[in-house]
Amino acid sequence: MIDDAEQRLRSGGRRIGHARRRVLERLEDQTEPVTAEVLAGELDGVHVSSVYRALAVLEEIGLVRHVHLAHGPALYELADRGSQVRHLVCDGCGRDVAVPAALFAPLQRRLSADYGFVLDREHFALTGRCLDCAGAALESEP
Amino acid sequence: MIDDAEQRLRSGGRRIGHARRRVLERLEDQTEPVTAEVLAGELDGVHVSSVYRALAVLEEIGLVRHVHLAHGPALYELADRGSQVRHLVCDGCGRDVAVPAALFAPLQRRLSADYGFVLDREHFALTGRCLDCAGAALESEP
DNA sequence: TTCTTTGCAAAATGTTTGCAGATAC
DNA sequence: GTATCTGCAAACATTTTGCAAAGAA
Repeated sequence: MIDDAEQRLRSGGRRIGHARRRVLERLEDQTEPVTAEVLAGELDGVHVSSVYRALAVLEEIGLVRHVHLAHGPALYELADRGSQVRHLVCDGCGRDVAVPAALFAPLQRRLSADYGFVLDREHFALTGRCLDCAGAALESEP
Repeated sequence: MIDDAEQRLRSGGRRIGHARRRVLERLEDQTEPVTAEVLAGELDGVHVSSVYRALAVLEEIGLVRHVHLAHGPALYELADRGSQVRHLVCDGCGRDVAVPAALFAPLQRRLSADYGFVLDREHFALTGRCLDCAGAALESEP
């Protein structure tokens, strides 16, 4: 993975310094997406701004992606992670409901076929209300 | 609408000053969601921070909502606006593809029935790639 | 040796907050 | 008259940028 990154970077006239290397290594250990801030905090001696710059190039070459779960800072993860599950965030209590990404496949096909749009299912969170918080809403529009 | 707002506000021990009134009036004229910054710019004599505060209470009482189309500032609109159309934003060129919101109904039903989650279809944009920008992506995963 | 990457400080962006004065009722 | 709303300035959170020094090839 680091070797892969190194190769991709080199072929674009780029190099791999310790910020990029350590960010990648850290993301490999990560099962959940993390903020740049957290990465910087954990990577002693790597400045936040370098983390942001590292993440930006790694994203550019397709190794990393970022997602937005609800508001707040962006979360970063390896691009090949977590595509089986989709997060739904409750506006009421913040609860994160994970659902199979497969549920989105029909919609995705439809958008692609009829509207020429290839949906990135993961970039932005889907928000709404979980059952507990939806009480009032369900009553007002049954 | 202003009267409705006034009533809702009063019943919560709140009042309606010129910031709230003018923000509401402006949103009524608006067919597309706008940023707080733009609202403040157009409402001469209403400070940005007052616009944010006005939007916050109006959102709290359910008259206004905000959405996030791609990155950048939040966009505000009247809560009863624009539910027929859903925006898909292209990561490549920024193009905004509008599709019928009805496409999302089956998914919405499924999430509600099987996962107890009432989806807010509009809060966050859906991103992806439009046909023109998806060229490479389509070739690498056909 | 040359061009890239990094650290640091500072700026930019979008939004929130504290406080004192203006305003609604 | 009293509590709420507003303007202003300042803080805040997140991300970006300029520049000089450090590092990769």
